[in-house]
Amino acid sequence: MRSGEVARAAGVSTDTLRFYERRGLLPRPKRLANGYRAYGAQALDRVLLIQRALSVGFTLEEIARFVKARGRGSPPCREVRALAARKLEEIQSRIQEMRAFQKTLEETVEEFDARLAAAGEGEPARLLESLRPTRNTSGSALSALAFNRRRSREIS
Amino acid sequence: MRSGEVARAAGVSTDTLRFYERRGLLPRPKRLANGYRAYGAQALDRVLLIQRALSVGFTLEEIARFVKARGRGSPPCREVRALAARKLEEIQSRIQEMRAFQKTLEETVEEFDARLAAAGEGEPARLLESLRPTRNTSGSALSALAFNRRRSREIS
DNA sequence: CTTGACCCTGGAATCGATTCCGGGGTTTAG
DNA sequence: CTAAACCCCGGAATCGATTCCAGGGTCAAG
Repeated sequence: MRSGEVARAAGVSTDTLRFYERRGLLPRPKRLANGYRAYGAQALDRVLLIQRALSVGFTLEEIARFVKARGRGSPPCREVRALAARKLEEIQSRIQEMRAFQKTLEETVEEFDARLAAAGEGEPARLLESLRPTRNTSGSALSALAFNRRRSREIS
Repeated sequence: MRSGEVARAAGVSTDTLRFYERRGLLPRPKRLANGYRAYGAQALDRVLLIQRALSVGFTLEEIARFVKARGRGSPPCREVRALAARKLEEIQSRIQEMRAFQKTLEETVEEFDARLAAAGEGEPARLLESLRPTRNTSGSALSALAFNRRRSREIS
């Protein structure tokens, strides 16, 4: 796969792929005769892993350490194992916090709706219907996770 | 409450409180005779809300719009309501992705442990025990969520 | 009185993640 | 052939969130 293919499939830019390679997050791929990168199928898996890790709060530095340890086959050092364990706890904790916030936000949306219904007397059904956002469902499976990161110019 | 108290309770720095005020995320508090900020109890709630929203992917700009609409009492504009609804969907989606990643990470940790056990033949129990991270449990309820943001110098 | 903790200000700097820049080569479809 | 899409490079710039800076005032304890 060429870089554009991997980038599109993963929902990132080719710039980002190059950046990750420089940062040691992606192994150097083979090259075609014209100098283009020729990624194997596992590269997409790797990028998706990176994106997921980012979305749960790993920094790129942490991810780099992690994937290096994972790919090595030999025992990881203590710090990397401890890092993984710590992140697991943090993820769990974070899911719980997110659930709590979700509830708060739901309540607020309900209140908003009540206000909008009161303001648009006689048109509650249509008003609420018109407020249903149209989700942009194009892009990769991770597009839902990109909402607080800058949109890649290449996929927008 | 003075700014230090709110900051400590919320797990942020006083710089961050001032920053939020400048950004319109926090209302201007009253001042004491010496010029110190005198926050009401609701300020802490507000800061915690901001932190939670950040942790689920809102930008400060989005949060600012949101809290303004929420605090107004009048009907929110369509965009803000739509923003809230969109974020709800994204949170749900994100929780699911996080669960999936959690599983991946758990499997990796197990693999790491197997490697470590094989490497430290005859000492598996003690080795794994020594790898149990000591969690830093000081700080606010949101400290678990701050792992990918810079530590406040004031609370570390 | 002294010192350290606390507080203030507005602008600048830092950091992490990503994108842009400037320049150039390759491929593909019409 | 042409033009657009695709690809390359390394360094610089952007953006969002936070922190630092430089300078100064206030408070409390020893």
